[in-house]
Amino acid sequence: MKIVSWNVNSVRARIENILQYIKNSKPDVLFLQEIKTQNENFPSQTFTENGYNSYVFGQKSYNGVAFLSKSKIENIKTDFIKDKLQQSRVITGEILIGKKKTKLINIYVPNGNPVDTEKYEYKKNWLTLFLKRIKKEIKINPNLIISGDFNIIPEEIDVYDYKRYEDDALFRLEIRKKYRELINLGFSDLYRYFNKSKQEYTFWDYFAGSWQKNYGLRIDHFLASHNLLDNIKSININKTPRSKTKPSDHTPIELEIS
DNA sequence: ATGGCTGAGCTACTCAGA
Repeated sequence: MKIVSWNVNSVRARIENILQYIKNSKPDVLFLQEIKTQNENFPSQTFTENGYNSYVFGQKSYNGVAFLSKSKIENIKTDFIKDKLQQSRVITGEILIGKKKTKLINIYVPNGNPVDTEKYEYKKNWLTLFLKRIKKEIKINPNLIISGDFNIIPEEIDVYDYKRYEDDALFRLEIRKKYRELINLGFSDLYRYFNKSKQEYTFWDYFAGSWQKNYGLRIDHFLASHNLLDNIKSININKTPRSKTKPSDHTPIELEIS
């Protein structure tokens, strides 16, 4: 089974790129972030015609997360945490992986820049709330996959020039510590688990030729709880969609699991 | 590089992204 996460930066502006990706890569489940539209304007019909069910937690103009899935996803919920600003940033559901009932948690973490503003406080509080909720969840269900746009650069190796990011909301030590805390609840960062010293990115800015210069960041992640590690086959960052015309600034990260 | 470029909502320009 192929599970993919992709921040598409608007589902409607990206529809042709997404359809092309689906046809080439044939994911079973696709986690989308930053769909930037309300539920009623989500192109569910188009995805149905291409063999996918849509499960959407939208919002006008900003944020928004969704699942696309060839099979049904059970127990869809959009109230995993109580977001203080009521932004659409988490959708959860359940599927069977082998014999394991597995909870899928699709997240779009607040960016948090500029630092030392309300936006930064919102990110910190959001992460604190999310961690508390995961701590509770893993006691109930040992099979969890958390994936999406974390807006966190975990380590120096995960950015083209870490010195430029030392006081950035994506790399500040207290934010990276939250990520470590999350991992320490019983998860593996699957990309880093399989690639101990490889330097690859999932995001490149639109401006200043960042893509051409490979000035990127690794901020989109797959975390799996330890109980699922036996089921993981491979993980891959697929850079092709970022090279296309009118791309998202993020590229998909692909997990094989069975 | 406190900018650069892109998208939504709207139809001039602001807000947000990372």
